[in-house]
Amino acid sequence: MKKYEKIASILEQEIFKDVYKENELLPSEHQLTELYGASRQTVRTALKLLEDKGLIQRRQGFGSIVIAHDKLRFPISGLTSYKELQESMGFVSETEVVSFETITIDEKLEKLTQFPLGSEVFRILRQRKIDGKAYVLDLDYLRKDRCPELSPEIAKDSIYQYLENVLGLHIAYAQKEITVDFVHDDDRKYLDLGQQDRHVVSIKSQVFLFDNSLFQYTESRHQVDKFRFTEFARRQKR
Amino acid sequence: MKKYEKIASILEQEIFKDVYKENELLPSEHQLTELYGASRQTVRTALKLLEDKGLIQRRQGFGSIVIAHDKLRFPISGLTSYKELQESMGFVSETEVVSFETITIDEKLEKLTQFPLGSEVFRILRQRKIDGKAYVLDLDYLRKDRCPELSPEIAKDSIYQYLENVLGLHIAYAQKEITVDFVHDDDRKYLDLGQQDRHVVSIKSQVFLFDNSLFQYTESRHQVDKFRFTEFARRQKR
DNA sequence: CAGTGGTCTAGACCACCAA
DNA sequence: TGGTGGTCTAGACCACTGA
Repeated sequence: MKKYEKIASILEQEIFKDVYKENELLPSEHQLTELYGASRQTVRTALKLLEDKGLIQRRQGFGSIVIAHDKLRFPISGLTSYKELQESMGFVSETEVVSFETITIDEKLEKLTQFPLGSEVFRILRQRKIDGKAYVLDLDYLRKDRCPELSPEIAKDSIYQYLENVLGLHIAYAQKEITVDFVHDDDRKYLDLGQQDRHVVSIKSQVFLFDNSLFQYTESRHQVDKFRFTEFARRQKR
Repeated sequence: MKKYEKIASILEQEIFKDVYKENELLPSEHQLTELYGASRQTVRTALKLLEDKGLIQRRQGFGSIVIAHDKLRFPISGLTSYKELQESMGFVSETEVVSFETITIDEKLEKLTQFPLGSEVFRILRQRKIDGKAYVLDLDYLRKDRCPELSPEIAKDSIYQYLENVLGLHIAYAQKEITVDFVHDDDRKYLDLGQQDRHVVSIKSQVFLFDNSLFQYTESRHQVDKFRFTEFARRQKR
């Protein structure tokens, strides 16, 4: 673990343990350099991490204040997989793999997914259940050449975990879009919708690897009344 | 303008002018230090800015690649006001101030907004219209002591612009939540909803200043089929 | 292997805040 | 005015990539 990560993680733990309380100041950068035997820059890199996470607010001429941290904040800024999410919230969730197949990208799918025409991808449809009720329906397209050994068993567990821990595939970034769409046949079939429901929340994502290549296209469809998205946003400098 | 901001903004312009094209490499950090007569750290700070904006992807041992940039990407990661948004998209929008009043926080509002009991706030209800149709309904609560001169005229234009440019009030961060809610009476009254619409998208935000104080609570209600939220997300390091 | 970005140091000066 | 965070420099070594 890098030095600045170590410092950041110690400070983070101490914030959550209320060693440093909400609206109070962290030790100054100068003090932190002495506390951890690091240069100022290293300390600042650590503080930047905490700032990006929304844990502290730095203020010139004053210090770094601990921000109010909702301990049950839904942590979906950044990229996080469904399984990680549920576990961090303390829910036990199940995943049912409805279908798992290899397909070739045709013109229609090229438009939708942006994968190159003729390339082979996995097409995976999964139900996400909590207490036996299906609240989320995931449709994934994944480049087969990057993970040829992917199987329904892995898809039932966590695909991301497999990609990262087993294949060492590192995901870099994603572009996501959230809209509200009309209910489709598959939604009716695989989601436990109310009869009157006409809409679902749709989250479409394109996921890229570090080499800038498109790796995954996903559409995740959520029952409207179970959907919640929270974000910590900083004012953009323009 | 700081040196690293200057470097970042030059590079950004060049990316948009296709001097550096998508999927191509930027000059190396070493080359950039010579190009701009800056230290490596300064160059790196500039590149970090571009990375945070989702314009480039840096890769150890390789270089910084320009990411595909959708020129019409809806830029709502970070904090941006409605007016800024519409203008950046090239739409002409109007705002109607439905009501503008000063109220005192009672127990019910304390729970909702988190403003202290007994404090005075402005309560502003506004319709956002495009082509004469109301698609968005905004309800704002703002601490009166920080902007006592706020008026309906200012609210009709842009509150954020006034706060930043006139009062020099700097907004630091916000916590936002997006959900789908049932339509209320006010939605029916002030939004041009279809008869069958049962839901609206609700975006609730708490907005904080640099001194960590809560300044604004807003609920923004959107017609479901006009709502779209996009986000550029990086994989979180955990 | 040479070249890239990633981490880290030590030190300087500046801008800002509170007392 | 002293202490804080913000910017910037010059230099070092490490980790990784592609040829």
